Amino acid sequence: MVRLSPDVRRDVILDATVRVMRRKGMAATTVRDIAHEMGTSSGLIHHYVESMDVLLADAFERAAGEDLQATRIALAQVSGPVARLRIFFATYVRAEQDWAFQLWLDAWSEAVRRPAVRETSHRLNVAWQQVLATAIREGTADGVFTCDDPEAAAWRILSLLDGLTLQAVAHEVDIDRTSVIRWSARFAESELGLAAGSLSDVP
Amino acid sequence: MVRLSPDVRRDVILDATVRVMRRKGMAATTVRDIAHEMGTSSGLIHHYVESMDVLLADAFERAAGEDLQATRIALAQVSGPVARLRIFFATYVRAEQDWAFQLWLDAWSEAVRRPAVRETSHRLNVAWQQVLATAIREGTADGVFTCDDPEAAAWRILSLLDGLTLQAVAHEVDIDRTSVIRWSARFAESELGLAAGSLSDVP
DNA sequence: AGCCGTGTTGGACACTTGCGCAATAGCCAC
DNA sequence: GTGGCTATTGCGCAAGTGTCCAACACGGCT
Repeated sequence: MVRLSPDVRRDVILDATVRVMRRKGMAATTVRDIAHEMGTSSGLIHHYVESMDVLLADAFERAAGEDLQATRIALAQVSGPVARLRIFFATYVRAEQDWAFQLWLDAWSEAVRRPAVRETSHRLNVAWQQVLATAIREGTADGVFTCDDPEAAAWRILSLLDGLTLQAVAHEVDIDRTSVIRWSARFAESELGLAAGSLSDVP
Repeated sequence: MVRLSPDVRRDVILDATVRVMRRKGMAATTVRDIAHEMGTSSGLIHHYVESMDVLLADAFERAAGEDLQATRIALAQVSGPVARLRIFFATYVRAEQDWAFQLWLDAWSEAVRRPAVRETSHRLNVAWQQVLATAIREGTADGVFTCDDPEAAAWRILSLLDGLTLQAVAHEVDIDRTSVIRWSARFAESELGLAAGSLSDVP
């Protein structure tokens, strides 16, 4: 029986939840699983968490938020709208590898039944869209891109990316990750008034 | 207490399961729900079905198959590639309204863990893609469309459609169903070498 | 009309889930 | 040391699940 401070314990709970979620999926994660993962009793979890609903949402937020942050940092390290978009596509697909995108599939599926999950996945989806929209806006300001509605264009590009990745992850055939990037990049070229290949050609 | 022959009863059970699934989603469908939907006892279901697992898989196959068939029939009733594609977009989004698309979200999410669901969702996804690919091939044969690779173009259009619908269904904000159709149609125009508005303008 | 095969019942069963609560035990201040 | 605060326990609870089965009742056959 190890006694931890509330802040540390909260962190340990969240970490254990993320680990179980990645292993078993969001829907199959139970309080007892998390307790066993931590090596503690299940009652402890409810002492810190108001409900299973928000715990799953918070854990998803941590898992997905890390990927988002990683992409933001990667984007900040390059200059120029075109180079930045290239990085976006590369890190998006890379970030989603393994179980990461699976969590998104779980979240979208669970959204109807769990209000907290729904709120979180919505907020994070908008955050991803905003990363893209900001990059597009900078490109139009520089005169490199031509785009009437960066917000809408960002939704479309992101949706194509999600739809293609979905097939690649859920079915693992017909569409491979290289195609996901190339096809999405080509779509972005037409959305942003770029010459064919300026985004999609491998350097 | 209506007495039915085994074959008819099996059909009634499957139909009731589809109805409940469309209303509540795959994960929230229970034996008692289905029994109540049929107006019978719950024990009856297990007299015909070996397990809940395969019942859900079979019901998903029927539900998704019916939507697909409805679209196929709708497409067959109009002539001309452009008109046919317009119908495709309209029925796709209409077919997915309410809880129907939720079934797909559930299926994609469960695909990793349930081989039976994975096989079914994969097969039906390919079937949808083939419906679109066939329509595109006919359009290129007629000289109306210009498209190098109908198979790949079908995947891209379908993926954008799925990605946009996903946002509309899971989050119900930011993107409405009208935008889903218009944006997808515009993407199809650029994929198929059509004039802007020939697919996306409301008649 | 009566009878038997079988479709159907409705509750019992064992199990899982999230959650709450009295009791316990570890750690820090004094 | 020792007292007190509180992190932690571990079980109980109610609600929900899929599964099973002995009893029942309907309908076609003799």
